[in-house]
Amino acid sequence: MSRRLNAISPLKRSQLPFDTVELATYLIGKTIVRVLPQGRLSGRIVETEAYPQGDSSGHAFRGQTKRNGSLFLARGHAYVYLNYGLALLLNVSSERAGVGAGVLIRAIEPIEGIAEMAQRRGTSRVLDLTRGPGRLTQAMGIGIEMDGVDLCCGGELWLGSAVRREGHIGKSVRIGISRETHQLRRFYEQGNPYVSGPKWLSSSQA
DNA sequence: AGTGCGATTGACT
DNA sequence: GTCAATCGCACTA
Repeated sequence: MSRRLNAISPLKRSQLPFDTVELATYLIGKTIVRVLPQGRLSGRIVETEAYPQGDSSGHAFRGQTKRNGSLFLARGHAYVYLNYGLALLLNVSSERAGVGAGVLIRAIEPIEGIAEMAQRRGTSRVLDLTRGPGRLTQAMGIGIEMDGVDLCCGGELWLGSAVRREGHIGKSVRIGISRETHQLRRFYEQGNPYVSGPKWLSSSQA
């Protein structure tokens, strides 16, 4: 019997957990789909980080601003921002509308459109296409104009169902932050080669 | 109005 | 392993 990937269908908002940490773990193994004129790009989420309300490393900690407004939308909206002046990072808003919190998507495993991703990334190394938060947005053609889009309505960018069962989910401290550094709010699929960060960080903790 | 500093990446020793 | 690039935003005055 040959195994076949399940078809990807859009997630409904009602399926998404409200809680930020729950959403971060729920999204592991789910998919992101980018619809372009020339075809479809998709990937399987293998690494996330939770930035709940009250977390001083979260962008919404000091209240709503022009940049972080999307974090205050109902769960399931995109928050896209420019980091370090060069990388665009994608988050999924969490909690109820009016609460500023979200989940950073740190890495995906490419499924559809690998050639297109390679062209956008300027490399043919498949492992370098979507491993890291700034790389995956470049590979998927996610621009700053996608800030605020609803990821639950099957438009140009949406969250989709899992194509296969996820492996064990590990957790660790988050990468690249200088506050709340002890919080275990990073989640990843153990053993997946597309998970970013140093290997020792994603080795064993559960 | 000026300054400091990031939820990173890619190039280089 | 180290390190510079690069720019929008938050914070100070």
